[in-house]
Amino acid sequence: MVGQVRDQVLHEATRLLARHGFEGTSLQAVADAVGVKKPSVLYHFKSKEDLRQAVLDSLLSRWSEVVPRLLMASTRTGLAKFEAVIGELVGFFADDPDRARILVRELLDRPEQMQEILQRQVRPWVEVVAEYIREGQRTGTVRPDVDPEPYVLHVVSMALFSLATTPAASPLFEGGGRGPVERTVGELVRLAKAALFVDGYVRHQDDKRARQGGAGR
Amino acid sequence: MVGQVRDQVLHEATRLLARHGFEGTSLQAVADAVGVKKPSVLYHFKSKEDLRQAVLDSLLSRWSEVVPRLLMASTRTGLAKFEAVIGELVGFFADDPDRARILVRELLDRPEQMQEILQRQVRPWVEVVAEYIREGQRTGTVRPDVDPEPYVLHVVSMALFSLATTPAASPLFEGGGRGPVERTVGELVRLAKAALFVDGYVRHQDDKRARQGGAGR
DNA sequence: CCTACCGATCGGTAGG
DNA sequence: CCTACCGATCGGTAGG
Repeated sequence: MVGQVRDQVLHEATRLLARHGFEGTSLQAVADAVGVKKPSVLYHFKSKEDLRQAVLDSLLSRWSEVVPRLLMASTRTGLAKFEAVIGELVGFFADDPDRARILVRELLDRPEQMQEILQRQVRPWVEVVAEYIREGQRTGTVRPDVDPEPYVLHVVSMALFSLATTPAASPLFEGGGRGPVERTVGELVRLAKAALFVDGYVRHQDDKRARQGGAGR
Repeated sequence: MVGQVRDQVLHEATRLLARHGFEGTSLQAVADAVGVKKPSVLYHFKSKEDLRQAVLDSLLSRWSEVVPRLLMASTRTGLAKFEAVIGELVGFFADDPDRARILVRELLDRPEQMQEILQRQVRPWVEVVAEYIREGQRTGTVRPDVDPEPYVLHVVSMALFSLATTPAASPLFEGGGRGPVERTVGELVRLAKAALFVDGYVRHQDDKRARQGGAGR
């Protein structure tokens, strides 16, 4: 199959870069993980920097697959839209925490280059979600003092950071019945929701759902 | 002066480790930054790992100086206590964002070792703040559905991450009158406050302050 | 705190 | 995709 080794290199490089960072990952280590020799890695990616960029591009293109589902959430309103958006966000990093780890590392290692990349790849949908929030402020369901763009970035930060540092942050508290990750994500969603909607709105919606037979999850 | 070079090494190492990470920082680079030769660095710190640990210990001991001020906030109540605690937290990382960068990097590079360190150095005051929150839940000023430990960790995450990635995350939105950092911190405080206190409590307190002549900052 | 030096490993290339 | 090889740099040591 064409590109099979290339895909394996990309996969193992993602894993190693997430765990040990760019400077902490040698091309030899990537080659060993795949089961080829080092020059074969450099046949598929002309330099180590090239491989780094390919890993990042692959990650961002996966995120691009999620975005349309965020935009489709336009048909929903209020709380349902919120839950759709935050579900996609948390799910993306929960599906593979290495995504969160690589993004955090790149943000620290190359802040200037990441500025451009975020501006192109992230800002558009931040603006879309910020516009949802402003719409909610006009209709009165969202708190008027929410500052939409920083709000969105803080919610993303919590998801990104919580999942990137799993399980390092876990032993800072002992779980009840649920595991630490579930408890962390649960509180993240509660926190984001309580800070966004006006008093009584969420409770009102919950009551409505209960009357309708508890369709919400 | 005794230990002057040692202190310079510690200072430059902190700067370089924050910017480039452990694997991305050579002992030669540290020596050059201080203006000594490489073996002199290894005279003060017997290995590169030793230097890393000294940098981390120095950072944590600075945090230990802040903690008593958090505990002293016990005398205050409700909103004033919240503002004292979050002010110390944000101030610590805002004073030197390299602190945030090093903590994030160490969390990614050595999750297991950091677990033990956090358990010893961070968990105690997380528990204290969590107890403040439970107290507020008993007296009815804090929302009953707040999960105290994950709440505290998420607020810490936002402060840590926002300041670690300054200014990389800035161009994701254009500021109003204020700069992006002020806007980010302002929304962080608003978000944390709105997600913590029960409906009406904050507004009630603000009204009281206004009547008393606007003493709040 | 310095000079001189060590073996190991780094990213990358030539050539097949 | 491999063998063989390159100069540069790595963390660390001996000895003063």
